[in-house]
Amino acid sequence: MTTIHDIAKKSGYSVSTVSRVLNQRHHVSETARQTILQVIDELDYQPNELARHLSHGKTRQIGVVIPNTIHPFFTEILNGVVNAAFSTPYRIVILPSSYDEQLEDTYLNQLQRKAFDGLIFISRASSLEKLTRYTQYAPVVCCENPDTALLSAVYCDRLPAYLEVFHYLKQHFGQAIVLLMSRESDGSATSALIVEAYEHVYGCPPKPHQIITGMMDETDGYQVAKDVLAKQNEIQAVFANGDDIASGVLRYYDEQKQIPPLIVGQENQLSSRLLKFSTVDHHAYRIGQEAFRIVTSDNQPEQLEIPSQFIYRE
Amino acid sequence: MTTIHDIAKKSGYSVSTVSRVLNQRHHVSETARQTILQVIDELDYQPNELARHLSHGKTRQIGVVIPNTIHPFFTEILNGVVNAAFSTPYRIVILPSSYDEQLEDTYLNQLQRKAFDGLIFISRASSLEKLTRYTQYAPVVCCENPDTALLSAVYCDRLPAYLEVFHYLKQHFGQAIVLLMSRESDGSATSALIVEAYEHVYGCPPKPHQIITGMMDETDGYQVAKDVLAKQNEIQAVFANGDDIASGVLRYYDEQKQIPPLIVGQENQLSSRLLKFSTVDHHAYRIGQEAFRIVTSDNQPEQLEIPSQFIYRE
DNA sequence: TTGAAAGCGTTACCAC
DNA sequence: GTGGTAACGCTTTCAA
Repeated sequence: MTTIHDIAKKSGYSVSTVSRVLNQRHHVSETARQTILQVIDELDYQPNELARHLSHGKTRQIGVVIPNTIHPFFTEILNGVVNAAFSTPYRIVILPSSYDEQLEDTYLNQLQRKAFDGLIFISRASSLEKLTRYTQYAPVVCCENPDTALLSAVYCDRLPAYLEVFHYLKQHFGQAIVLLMSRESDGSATSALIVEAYEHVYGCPPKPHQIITGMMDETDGYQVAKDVLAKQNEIQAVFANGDDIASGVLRYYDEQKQIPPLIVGQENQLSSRLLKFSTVDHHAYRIGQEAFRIVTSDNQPEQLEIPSQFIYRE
Repeated sequence: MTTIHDIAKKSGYSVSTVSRVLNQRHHVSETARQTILQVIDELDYQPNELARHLSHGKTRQIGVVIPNTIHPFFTEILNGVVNAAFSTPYRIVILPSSYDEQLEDTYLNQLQRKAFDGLIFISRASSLEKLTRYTQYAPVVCCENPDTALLSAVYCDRLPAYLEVFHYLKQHFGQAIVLLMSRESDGSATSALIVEAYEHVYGCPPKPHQIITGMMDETDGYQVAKDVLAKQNEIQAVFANGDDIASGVLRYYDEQKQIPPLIVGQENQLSSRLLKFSTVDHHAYRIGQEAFRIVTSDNQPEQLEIPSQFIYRE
């Protein structure tokens, strides 16, 4: 491998002069510049990034902790991050977590080891308190409401949109509705918020049979329609945790040539636009873009709330 | 920031002994070990990765060049790569390219600068010859048939499956078929291969009106069904460049309550399984896994061909 | 305008 | 067992 020393030796100038040519143009004679550039060209030399980074104490890399790649909310945030990083010198490193706290610990540890200039948690298993603790080493941004935590965050304010949804559903269908969720409300802030919104509108918590968890993709939606929903005639509306899942539900009724319950999805994906059902847009892509901006900005912590949007269709 | 020197000083031992404790356990007394570990704990010390990497001359990072994130074939390969890297010390860096050769050049340049231990090209704008040239710096793997190029590659052998598809289509529908593609056959190896397979089966190239390009997602499929396919009664079958695109086509006919042409998709995604239409599985996920294995292996170049699979449904 | 030398934080070799 | 020290490849300060 050819190094800056080789260039110095062969050009007859010193390492410092070569370095100067490589970086800023100040204080180096045109003759020196030319001969050095010539040698660089001859030897096909490229400065080693690792050494550069070590010297600067920066990696120009941002790690993005992502639990999985099936939930479109997560992948859309990631896409937003990548998009925002595109026109900067930063690179994006994918850190899959499977909601495994130990794994998240190793990533946080790598932050402390200066492997990244910052970390974005799309979602997390670790406590907000722990994430906050690691901000002493480098910026950490999470993608949810940090409440009282002194942690950078960019997240959607889902509550108003959820309230809108439930007002709409209550007015038309009363309590004859079912909620599809990914995780139990005690493990997931989003699920808890949905329950909270329900309670606020209905004045009572949803009955256990109104909540169905473990919904990850379209197949789950299809299956739950077949196994649960279709067997309960009183169900008139479904609030799903994703447009794809909602699509699965609709698909089942369509195949059975039955009239489906009214459905409201989430994420404003292609499927809800095509099938023309109502949805809630949480602006994941935008969240990703902002998360990148914030993680690379100087004033920490910074928090940004983006309102979710109830998109009524039909 | 606390360094190995701080640990050395405070523990009373030398830097080398601390380093030894940090790495292998050989040749260090239990007393030394204990006191040093104690100090490490007290000062909350973590070795700097950058410095480690520089010392080793390795980054433990693999760059993955990906043109875009809308084509499921690409994202599935990426998922496969991430999955395979998961249980290794390597990290995956996303390098978006938009098929921009200049951008690819900067990534190749970063390879030469030792920013990565290897590069995976999911797809590319640069010539195979250029990629091959950069293997002198570090392993490069592409995800297509490299033909004569001395380049590591893992790719699907699409031809046999394509031949099967066309035999099937010819037998049932003759030439009353249309091909949906993403790019023109002169810009895309895949498109060219489809044309080649067609020619082989039919004994003549497809007519211009049989080829429709620019198909990227479900909306495109829907639109082309509406604007083109539905207006040509003679079309009896469609070979699409993706299951989602195929779904879009079907959606239009479904909405119009018309009988759709027979459709064959590609990628074996969720949509073809749900709608139960035939497809061609190119095993993208597996390709990603193998690409990672190869880029981190010692014997370069290595080439691996995975046969595509015609999945007949109905 | 230029160069010597001291970092940056580790690892690894070689004495003792 | 342990410590000194030269790498690793670059940037930056300080003299000249």
